[in-house]
Amino acid sequence: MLNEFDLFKDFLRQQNLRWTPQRKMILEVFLSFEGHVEIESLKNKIRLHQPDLGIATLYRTLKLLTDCGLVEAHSFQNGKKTYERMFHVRHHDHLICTCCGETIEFEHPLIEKYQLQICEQYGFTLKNHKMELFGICRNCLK
Amino acid sequence: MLNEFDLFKDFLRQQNLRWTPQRKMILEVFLSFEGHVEIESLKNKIRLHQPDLGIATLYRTLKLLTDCGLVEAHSFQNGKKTYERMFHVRHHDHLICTCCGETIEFEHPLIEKYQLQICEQYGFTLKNHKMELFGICRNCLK
DNA sequence: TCTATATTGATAACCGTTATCAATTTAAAA
DNA sequence: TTTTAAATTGATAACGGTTATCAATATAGA
Ligand SMILES: [Mn+2]
Ligand SMILES: [Mn+2]
Ligand SMILES: [Zn+2]
Ligand SMILES: [Zn+2]
Repeated sequence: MLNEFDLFKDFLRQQNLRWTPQRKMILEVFLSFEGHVEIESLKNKIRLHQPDLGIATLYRTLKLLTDCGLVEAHSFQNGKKTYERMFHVRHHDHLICTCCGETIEFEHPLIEKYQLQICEQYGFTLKNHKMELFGICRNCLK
Repeated sequence: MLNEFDLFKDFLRQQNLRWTPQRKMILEVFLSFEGHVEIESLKNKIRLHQPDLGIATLYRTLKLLTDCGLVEAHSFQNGKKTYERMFHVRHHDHLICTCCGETIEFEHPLIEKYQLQICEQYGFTLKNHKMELFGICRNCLK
């Protein structure tokens, strides 16, 4: 059964890149998170085990993981990127609370279908999409 | 018949802010563009008439226009914001060509409806949303 | 082991945007 | 009109997340 480590190793080999302790550690710690992770959180947790990991290596590795499709990078409102596991995770979109920052994931097959129809209508080849609904979550309304 | 100038003036008065030649010029030049405008484009065109306009004033005024609802700010892929006229313009979403940067505007009533349904389901109060479909446009396919 | 080359960490640079601040302008009151 | 308090302006420094640079080091195949 393939897992993220094997896929990442294969990707690196195909690109003539190398499997290193830093890359292994970063992937391990990344997978220990749920949902959307910020660089800052990754850095803090990784440095418990490997205090001298350079921030550039972290960014570079996240870039590689994104390139090989294991991770998706989001750029939400505040300028910071977040990273999300993509392997064996269904596509979904996001509700984002502008008050507390919480994100709720959802999917709606008909919306996806209509998106494709629209692209067809304009002769547009869809590669990916982003749908983000901003508002106030249930908790913040109380 | 109300226009953007009147609305902006009213907004400023309500907030105890002032109607200045710079703000008038910026709005005029902004309205002379179609579609999505970058700060850079605005700056260049404005400086033909008013070479000493400060970049900070431009950002500040766009912020005010956004706050009063006449303008919408987008943050697409490349880190730069673009600004779009909102007054007497129907809500719409965007197809964005990752090759040439062209944007195509579309609307789909059913998608809008399903978005509201989803929010209802999660007890989420929708304030606004962003739907961007990334891909290759008709021209870039040739 | 040897060797070419990929990787690393430190840190400078980048770049769009925002904050700071003294000089100036606005608009309402006197 | 003059006065006055407060908003505005332009120059420029600062910000902050991210990326580029580079010399030292690690990797992996020959
Ligand atoms: Mn979707
Ligand atoms: Mn829409
Ligand atoms: Zn919330
Ligand atoms: Zn195109």
